[in-house]
Amino acid sequence: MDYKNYTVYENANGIEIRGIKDFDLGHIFDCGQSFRWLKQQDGSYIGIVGDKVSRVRFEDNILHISNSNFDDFVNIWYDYFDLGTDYGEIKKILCQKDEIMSQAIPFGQGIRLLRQDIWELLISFIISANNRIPRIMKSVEALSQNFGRKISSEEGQFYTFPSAEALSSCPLEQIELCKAGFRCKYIHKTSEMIRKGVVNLSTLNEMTTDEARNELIKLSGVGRKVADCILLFSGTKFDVFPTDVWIKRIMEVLYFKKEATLKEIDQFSKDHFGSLSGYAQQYLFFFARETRIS
DNA sequence: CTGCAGGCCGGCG
DNA sequence: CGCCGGCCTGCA
Repeated sequence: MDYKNYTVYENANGIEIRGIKDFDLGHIFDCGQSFRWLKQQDGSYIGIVGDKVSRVRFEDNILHISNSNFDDFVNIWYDYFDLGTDYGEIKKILCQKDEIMSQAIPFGQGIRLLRQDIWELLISFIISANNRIPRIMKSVEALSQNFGRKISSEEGQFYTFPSAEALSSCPLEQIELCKAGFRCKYIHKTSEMIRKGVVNLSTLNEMTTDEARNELIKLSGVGRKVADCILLFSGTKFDVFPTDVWIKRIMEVLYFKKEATLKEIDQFSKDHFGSLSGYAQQYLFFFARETRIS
């Protein structure tokens, strides 16, 4: 069956999608935008999106997704993997910007910005502050196990990401089971603010980027960097440039050739990358990680 | 044992 | 305002 530019075949296991370009699971899942996909020994990844547990594999330019049918492709995966965006075109434009980008992009040629659930991202990136990725993953998993819904699948037991109601209606001591340390009080408070409607996550896409960022920063544990990650990795805004310690170092080494402030980097990305800032950030991040620039 | 990690918060000048 | 110290936890 065809959908947009893709051909989808259903089989006993799930679906096969043909016609996919600019796609690499390692680049997609190992650039810090998602914390719930686990790499398997055979190179596939298993993860949970909403309440669907699937295994994905990309081989010979065919994307295999288990536990899914054609409707799931249309309703979930097409958007989730941002398959409506022409990354070839984006890379072309970014390469024309400067030599650094044309050098960096080949390293992460298969990067895609996932369109993930914004509520799950909000809590996940609150946990990411001053933390390490393995611990972030453990905390997100613990929250799900303690407060999410159990899903039984061919791949084993998984847990959905808990709702704002679930995370705000229990005592703080319960949240502390997820071992997120001082961030637990932010999780608890932010969950309560979302439940009460102090900030409405579903209307951020109707605002300008600055307005949306300022809304998110009202939440406890959300600063500039976390807000930009949430906007970018939910597919809400692409003209953001989340600047963590890595990106700061990369920008100083590659572009500024000296120390730079967050403000200078922000202004530079706006002027230089404009509406494609978010994509540029991902390629630069991956490039730095692969080449160990520091 | 000390240092530190994909920042944020709060207090101070 | 901008700057800076402290921070849960776990691993090097």
